[in-house]
Amino acid sequence: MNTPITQDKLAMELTRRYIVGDESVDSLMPSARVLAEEYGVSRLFLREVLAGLQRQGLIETVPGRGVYVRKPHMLDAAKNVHTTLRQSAATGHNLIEARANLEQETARLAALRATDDDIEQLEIALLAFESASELLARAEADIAFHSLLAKATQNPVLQVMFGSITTLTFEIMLRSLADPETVAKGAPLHHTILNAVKDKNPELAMKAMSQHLHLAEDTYASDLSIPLSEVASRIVKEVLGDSRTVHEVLEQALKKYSMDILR
Amino acid sequence: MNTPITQDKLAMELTRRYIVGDESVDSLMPSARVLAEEYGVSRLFLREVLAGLQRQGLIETVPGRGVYVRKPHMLDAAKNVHTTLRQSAATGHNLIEARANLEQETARLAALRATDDDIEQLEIALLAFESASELLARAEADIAFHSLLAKATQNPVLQVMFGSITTLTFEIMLRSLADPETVAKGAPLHHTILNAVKDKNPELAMKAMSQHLHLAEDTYASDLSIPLSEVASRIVKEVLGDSRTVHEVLEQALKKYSMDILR
DNA sequence: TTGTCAGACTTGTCAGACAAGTAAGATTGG
DNA sequence: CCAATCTTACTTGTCTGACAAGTCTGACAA
Repeated sequence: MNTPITQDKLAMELTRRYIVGDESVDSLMPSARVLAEEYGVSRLFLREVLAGLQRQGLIETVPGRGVYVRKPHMLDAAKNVHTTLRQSAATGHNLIEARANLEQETARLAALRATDDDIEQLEIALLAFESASELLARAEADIAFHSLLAKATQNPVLQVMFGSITTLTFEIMLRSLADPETVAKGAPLHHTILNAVKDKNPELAMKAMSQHLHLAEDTYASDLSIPLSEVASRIVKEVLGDSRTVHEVLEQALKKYSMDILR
Repeated sequence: MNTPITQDKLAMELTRRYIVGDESVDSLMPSARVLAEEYGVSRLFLREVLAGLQRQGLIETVPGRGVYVRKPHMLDAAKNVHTTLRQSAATGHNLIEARANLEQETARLAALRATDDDIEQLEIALLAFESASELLARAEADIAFHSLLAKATQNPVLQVMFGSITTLTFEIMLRSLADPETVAKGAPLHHTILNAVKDKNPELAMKAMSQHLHLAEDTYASDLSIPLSEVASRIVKEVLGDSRTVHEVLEQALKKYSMDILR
């Protein structure tokens, strides 16, 4: 009846004790040595538990400083979905089909519920989208606009669901925004969507979003039937180089448009 | 210009080398010692890299045997979404709103594209749902039915998106299926959906799914506005006890209905 | 008052060792 | 010759003690 404690058990214990509370940005107690001693496990064992929590996005360990509790982030689920779908034979067409459904509803609900703050942030993103000269900046503003729309639904579940396919969507955007014609056609629809949200016109917002997404589908029908992984990896390498990952770039971009926290 | 290799870098390297290929169920080379030596890193370092890949669902390490490459699974993203949304203030209403949108489209596409195999598996799940005497078995059959519908869309992206909220959905199901009246009302709609899929009638499938989901919304309006985490943890503890996690139960259940692999 | 620096923290990593589990070949009994 | 058992060489999982690298604090000196 001694204590062969599991990693999962300890993870839940730590979560319940330090994370479920609402004091979000403060340091855990001196993790390694102290916590390990307290629970009677080795530092390595506890380290692996913390690594698990970190991969779930619940904490963040900073070398030399300590372990910080993190607020949940839109993109926390994206990494897993990204690798899972890259493994499968998913195509661009599959992605757009899923987005079309999700984002039409998102636009509709955003038109019903967007706050003044939401609208203000949407305007900033749209302005940045139009004044961007570089492809990367344009894509960042585009993904921010769509993410802000998801945020404006006031529904965390929708926001996380959109977040889970955000990195994939971003890769596709890098592909389609490289074409000036698509940009020219798509820009007015962004305005239509934003105006519909301002006017609280859900039907119009939904319709405009539908057109916006099907635009990409029409223009790039050829590329859309080959696996996502191929087209994406090519584009990403071209635009971002080897230094930064898509995830890192996106996290930074969303932070720039004040989307660093969920809800 | 020596090699201060990052964990992420090594993870990508290993992924490219051993996982992207299509020989899915075979053992990695003797991980720890050999791989570590090959890349000139310590065993611990490589161990943490492998732990990351395991959390992403790409590999599975078995004590005493070795490291196996795994096929991507519907539920791989669910764990992260689950913890993320439990941290947020998401309510049952939020979840049903998201599901309503996603699953109506799912039903529609399933009616258009379901294969004979898909239909056969749906029938098995529905039969099990009706003949189940235990709450847990009924919920397992229910979640299998909905997951099979997602599979029948032939769209991996939709399937993964549904998978990401599957554990949450399952928890809600445990709540609503405990009420005999809801079960009685909901059962005929399952039949309507399946028949619509068989008849390739997308409109009817969509409509029936809409009714099915709004049924729960109407009956349990009170519970739906408190955070998911509260109602869920209570129910889960009651039905499952402390031994098994929701994730484990679900993984086993989906395997039972031959949904162990993506696509 | 201000700048510098030494010490006491933190996490990250390493090497070597051992336990527990598995698989397959060698050995022994029939 | 066949079959059951056992030894042995693997595997992953964990522990211990140690050191490097980063960060903060506070004392000390100009």
